[in-house]
Amino acid sequence: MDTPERNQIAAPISKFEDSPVFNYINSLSPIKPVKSIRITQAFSSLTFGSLPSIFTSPHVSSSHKESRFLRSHQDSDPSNIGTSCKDENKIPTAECDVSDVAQLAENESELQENFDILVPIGESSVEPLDEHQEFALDLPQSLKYDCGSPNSDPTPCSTAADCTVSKSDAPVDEKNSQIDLPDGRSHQEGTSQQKNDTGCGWESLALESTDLLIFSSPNDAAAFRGLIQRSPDVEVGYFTSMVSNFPENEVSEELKSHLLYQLTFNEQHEAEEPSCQPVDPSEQKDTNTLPNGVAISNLDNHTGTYLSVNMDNEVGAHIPFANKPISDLPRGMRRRCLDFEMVGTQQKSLDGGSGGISSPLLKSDENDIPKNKQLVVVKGGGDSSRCIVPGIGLHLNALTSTTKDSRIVKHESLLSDVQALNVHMSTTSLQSPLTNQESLHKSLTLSNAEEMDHDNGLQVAEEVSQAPTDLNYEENGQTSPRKKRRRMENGGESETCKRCNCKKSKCLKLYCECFAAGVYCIEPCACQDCFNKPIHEDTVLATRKQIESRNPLAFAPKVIRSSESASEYGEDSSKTPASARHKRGCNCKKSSCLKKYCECYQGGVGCSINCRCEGCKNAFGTKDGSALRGPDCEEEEETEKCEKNKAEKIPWKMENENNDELNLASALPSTPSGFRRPLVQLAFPSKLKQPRSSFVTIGSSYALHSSQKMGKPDLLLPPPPKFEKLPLTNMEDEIPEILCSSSTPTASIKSTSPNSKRVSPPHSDFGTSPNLRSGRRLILQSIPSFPSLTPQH
DNA sequence: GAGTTTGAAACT
DNA sequence: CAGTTTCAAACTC
Repeated sequence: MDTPERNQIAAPISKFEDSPVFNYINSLSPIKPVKSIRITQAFSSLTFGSLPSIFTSPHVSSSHKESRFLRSHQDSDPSNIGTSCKDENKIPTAECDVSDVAQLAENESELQENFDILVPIGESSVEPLDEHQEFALDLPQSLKYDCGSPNSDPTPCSTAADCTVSKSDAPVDEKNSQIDLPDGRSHQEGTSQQKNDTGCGWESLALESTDLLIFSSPNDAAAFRGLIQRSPDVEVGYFTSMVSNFPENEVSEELKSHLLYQLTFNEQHEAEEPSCQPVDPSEQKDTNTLPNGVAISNLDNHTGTYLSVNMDNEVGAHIPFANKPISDLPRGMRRRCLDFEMVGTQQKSLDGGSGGISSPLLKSDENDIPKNKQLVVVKGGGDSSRCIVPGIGLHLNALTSTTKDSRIVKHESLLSDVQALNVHMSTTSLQSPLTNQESLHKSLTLSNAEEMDHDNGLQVAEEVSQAPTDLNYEENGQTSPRKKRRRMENGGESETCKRCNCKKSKCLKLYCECFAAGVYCIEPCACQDCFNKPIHEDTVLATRKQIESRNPLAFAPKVIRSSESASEYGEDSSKTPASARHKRGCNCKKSSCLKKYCECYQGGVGCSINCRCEGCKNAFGTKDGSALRGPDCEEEEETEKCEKNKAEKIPWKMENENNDELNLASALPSTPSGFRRPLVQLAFPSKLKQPRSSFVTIGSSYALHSSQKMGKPDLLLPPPPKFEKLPLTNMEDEIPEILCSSSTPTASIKSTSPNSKRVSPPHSDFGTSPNLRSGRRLILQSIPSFPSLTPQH
């Protein structure tokens, strides 16, 4: 990676102006080349960011790769930075800031390398592209540095004047940056002069950048780091794909750097989001007013917003690729990831303030389908995080089922999300939604099929998270877990966003709904001594592994829906409304399967032969198979009860139907666009040992969550991210054989399916990345329904 | 909101 | 594998 990039960068830089890419950019943004660059960033970031964040994997190895990747980019960056700053008198503030940040981030070794390149380049006007690259490369590092910097205070500089003021303060930061960057110092010096000339000094920029970069809390920084590390594989994939699309290597580098930058930026943004949301709108408006598209004001509050603003302005003005939407999407992805990581810390802090902006997307998942999709709604807080977490847990499911169609859907949803983001994030953005969509489509088209998948997955997650939008989030977050649940249920929101109240299990046992759903606990949870948080990822994964070792299906969806399932169940299947059945069946003795104590009833499915219940009166179908009563209470005795329950049944049952397939998935925000995956039911032949259920449902809710859910992680998570490592390892270690070998679904299911399901999420995540693909294959074999990472759905 | 009931999960 | 205990959700008051 490094070598090729370097080579590319060095040569291209000199040729930059001549390069077709450059020309193209210029054509796009006649006003300012810099803007065009940003646009490219947004685009790249969009494709790139979404997936990584969601699927960020815990794999350490991946982190290394990422770091390398970043470094390589950085190498190119330094030179670019220096030049860019100089060149960019036009866009002094914003870009300079970025460049400053980048400089800070630059590694010494890298810097040296870059310098070599820089010397020649320095004079030349590094055009926006270079700058972007620099930003992308440097930002990550700079962010890290900033975390520790005393000047972390993100004082917003709405205007150039502000920036200048900050400059006075900046000196410290600059020093730091200079120190950090051995080679970069030279750049800074050169640039500093220019800064003065331009009116936006390096210092000011550096300060701003530092502000942006600075994490509100150490935790955030850590989370951010984690994100960066996690996503490397995916990023690489995106980059490669992106590069392939572009004619010249130079462009690819730029894109990569941009992507990286955006990723980092997003992370920051997520961390900082809470405060940002309120401010963003006004700021964005302000930025919009600025001809240059300087989003400086936003920078103070949140770098993420800042970038987005710029993007909006720029993109809206000229670039065909809707950058904003793109940029937003990545953010959503990142947010999810961040949520995973930061759920505990950030959300809390956020909740206190604005209501947890940090992980809006994730929250959205929790919420029903976000009608508005507003990022702001994100609320972040607990909900979002939760949503994210589920996403992670669900990742496998969500990923597995992805198909081209799903991709399309995702794209659409993404577009919608993007639009929503645009609306919310930049209320003032000049861009029209259509343009954004177009840009998104273009970006998608550009990306490789795999990339597309990844993007879609990310996008999907984003959508989910975003969907939740209601401003109510804050309220919900504040409310007690029970109230939230009830609201969710009543409101029809997905039950998937579960909030536990564990006191003794540390949320590391299946008692914990969150843990069982493969989601990290979030603020809304009232759990005590909770270890089901990104901070304890290792513990969570280890515990999961243990549980899966005992019961591979432990994390598998409890309710399987599918025509197949019905066939397997035979009579039972006919009974259940949706031909869905509880995987293991219930063991009710006193509730007559008429209350939510009964998992079958709770899942909105009839009891099956697998059930050991006594006196089954399940309204959805008794295990006798005698009659499907359905939710309607047919039985005489229970008629009254039924009536009482009806109200409940219908509502929650409906939820189940929507969510049931993916119980967890339901947690994922039901996306208007249809994010919800169809239940992936694995119809396994009789072979399955599973005593009770022949099928394994892949993941119902998980899948949805994953995409989102998570995204988890994710979606992602980020679960996605967490799960990724374990799942992969688990899959490979534990399940792989089963999946691969098991020609028969049942066998796979029994031994692996549950695990695979669980595991799969992470795998799926990986699947997005080339590295992960291997895991995906295994999963697919074992579990047909599993969506690939791409799934986006 | 506190207490009870219930059944899954975990343990032996 | 069966029995018991633990646990947290669901439910009731």
